[in-house]
Amino acid sequence: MAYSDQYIDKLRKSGLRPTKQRIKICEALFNAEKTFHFTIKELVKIIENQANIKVSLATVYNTVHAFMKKGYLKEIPLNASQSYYDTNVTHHHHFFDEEENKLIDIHQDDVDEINIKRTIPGKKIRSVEVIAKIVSDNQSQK
Amino acid sequence: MAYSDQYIDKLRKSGLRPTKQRIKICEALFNAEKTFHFTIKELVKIIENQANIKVSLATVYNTVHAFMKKGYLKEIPLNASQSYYDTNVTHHHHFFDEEENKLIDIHQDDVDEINIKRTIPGKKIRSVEVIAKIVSDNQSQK
DNA sequence: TAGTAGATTATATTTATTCTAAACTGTTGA
DNA sequence: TCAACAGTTTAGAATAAATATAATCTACTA
Repeated sequence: MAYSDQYIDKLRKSGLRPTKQRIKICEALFNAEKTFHFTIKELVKIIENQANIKVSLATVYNTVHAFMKKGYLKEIPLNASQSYYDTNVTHHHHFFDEEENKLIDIHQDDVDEINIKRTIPGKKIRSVEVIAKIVSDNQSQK
Repeated sequence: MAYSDQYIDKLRKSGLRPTKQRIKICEALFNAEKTFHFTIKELVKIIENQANIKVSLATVYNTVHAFMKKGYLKEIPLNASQSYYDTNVTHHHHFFDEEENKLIDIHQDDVDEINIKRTIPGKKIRSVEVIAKIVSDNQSQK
């Protein structure tokens, strides 16, 4: 199966027609060697560097949201001025370096299974995310 | 020690002069029977209901940020359009009901201790937060 | 291949948050 | 006590991410 077929498949499954622009977004997102974290602004830059067609912000937002809904992307819960997304949708967690505004993956195996004993009637847990905020160690010696 | 003395103390320790407006903010935040979650907008409404002086948005933002820095308030990591804060600064976690945009506390005892095996050189962990997103249970039967 | 439902785009709008600068006030020290 | 000043408050402006709009364009279907 060619790469672009995979992209078309992902788009169709997300309820989107495969268009030139959306294929370019897929190339930026899913053709990378590694999974990565990004903001919308950064994604637009990646697309500009890789492709020579222009993709409007609105299209990028729409496509990213459709992929999120389908589970091809994850949003990382952070109080930042912009939203951060992750192409790694497997179960894992994050460090957030508040000094450098940088996200670092924590592999699932590096955190013991999170077992929440409390339940809410009529509700089920859809996702569990751990955010560990980190700062320079020497700050503690002040 | 009178309530207002405690507020003056909190303000001073946060590096702020105790002013009429800031005392009103303290009354809204720390005089409540229970801890609670709030957005800035909601806090402004609470102040308006309790006091008959007007407090500008800028003052509320500044004061909340100073309390956060000092550790008298916590920000809850969520990708919402507005920031959510918590007057409960003890170690605990949250459910976030995505359908009703509502936060629910998870007591520390209801989650096994989170043990992160991975470390980052030169950095130390400042906080660990668990966000469990919940949705209606019957949705899963679609 | 024509018709149409959906897609794209530039631009406008919305909204939370931050900034600004002028007016005001708590504090300090003489 | 009170003048001086550093810190505070405020309305309104500025900023920026995200969403909405509406005209144009394009992928799909019959």
